[in-house]
Amino acid sequence: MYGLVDCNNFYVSCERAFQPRLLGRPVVVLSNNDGCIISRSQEAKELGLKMGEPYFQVKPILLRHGVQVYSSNYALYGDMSRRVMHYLASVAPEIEIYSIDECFLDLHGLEPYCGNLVELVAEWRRQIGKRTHIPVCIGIAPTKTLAKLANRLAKKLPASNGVLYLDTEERRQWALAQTPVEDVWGIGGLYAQKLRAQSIQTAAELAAQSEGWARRQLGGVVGARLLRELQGTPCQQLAPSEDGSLARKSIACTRSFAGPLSEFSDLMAAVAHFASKAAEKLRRQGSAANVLTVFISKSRYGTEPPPHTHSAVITLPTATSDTIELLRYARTALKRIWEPGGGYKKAGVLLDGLEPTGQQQLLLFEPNEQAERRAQLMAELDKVNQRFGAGAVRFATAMPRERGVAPWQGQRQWQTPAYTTRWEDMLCIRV
DNA sequence: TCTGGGGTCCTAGGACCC
DNA sequence: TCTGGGGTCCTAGGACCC
Repeated sequence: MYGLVDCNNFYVSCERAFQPRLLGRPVVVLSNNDGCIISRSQEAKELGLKMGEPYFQVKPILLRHGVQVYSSNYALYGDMSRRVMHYLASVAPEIEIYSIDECFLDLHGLEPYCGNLVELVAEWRRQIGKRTHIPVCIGIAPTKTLAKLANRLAKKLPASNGVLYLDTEERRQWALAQTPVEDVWGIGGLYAQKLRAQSIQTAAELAAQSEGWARRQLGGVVGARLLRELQGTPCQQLAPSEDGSLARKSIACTRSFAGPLSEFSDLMAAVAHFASKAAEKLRRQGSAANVLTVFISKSRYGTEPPPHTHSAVITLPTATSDTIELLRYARTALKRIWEPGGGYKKAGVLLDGLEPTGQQQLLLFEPNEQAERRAQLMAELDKVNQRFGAGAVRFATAMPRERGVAPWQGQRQWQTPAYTTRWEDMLCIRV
């Protein structure tokens, strides 16, 4: 059996954990640059606010109903996520962290020892609530896809108390019949449209199709797997990792700007900042990159015809995680694509072709003293920034031309303090 | 009329996820 | 005025090889 734990309206729940006055009120959290709604409380959903809606379009509704609006605070959300996952990792045999607010659990063979699975998991849920104030729902089923489906129903049915176990064939059938096709994990907008056009409305109707049909209609093996998972045959294993953190196959750092940037030096500073951040992530997971991509984009919403994005891909001579080296290539890449008077709204750096650090040294005939000293320098840099806060030591290229807010920094008008990760932001209670 | 067959590797692009 | 960011997997098709 697989379990799927999902934090309800996670970002909103994180804000509420530190501001109980927000409980019971409509709350939304906005994406970077205060652009779109990316998390909504139940009350906000009931006002008809949609996921991904641009803030400026719904501003009148927000004001009219006194909706509490917050900028996203990833330092806080990341730390709260770690707390939830850490607890689950301590009680469940295996855990796969799927995203910041979701994880799969392997519950195979637990029942003979722990008795009633629902009671056991309900206790985990209570503990998470007590320790973090983050509400979660848990779905349990024979496959990951069915566990996702069970989780969704657990959220909708008050009687489930946040835990739903699809332990019998009857319950599986019932759950499938309750679920619209577009809510099945792996069915997105295009497939949903395609299925509806063929009068397939529910997960039950989808599960009744043949595997060959699914292969033809839903992208080959992906569709075949999806179908079998709905039918109760597991096709996706848990992908566990020792410390819970997954080793990424690619790493990206991209941002939209508050306003358009045209000067090369401004874009270079932004790109250098993104490259530095990406390199830090790379070293944190012990990888080195073989390919670096830099892109810059103009607004997708203006009158200008596409393409809005220009990118340059550089294959590195050897895999590296050295910020200095990556910055040099990033400059080369940016020079290739930047044009004067561009009015760029977004930029980013992507690292691909990741491999474990150390692998590349084996290829060299003799130990490269300079490379080793560079690696040490990077390790020290990371240590300093870890201790004194992100960006305590930076490269000059990644600094804004003038003091003050960097021009590539987006809007964050309503950001709450990083309560759990900055001394200065710690919650003070006056008595 | 008719232009081999079978592999591998790489990349671009599509679809999906949260 | 204002429209997120960071990932995954798969397929098709081209280049290249014998």
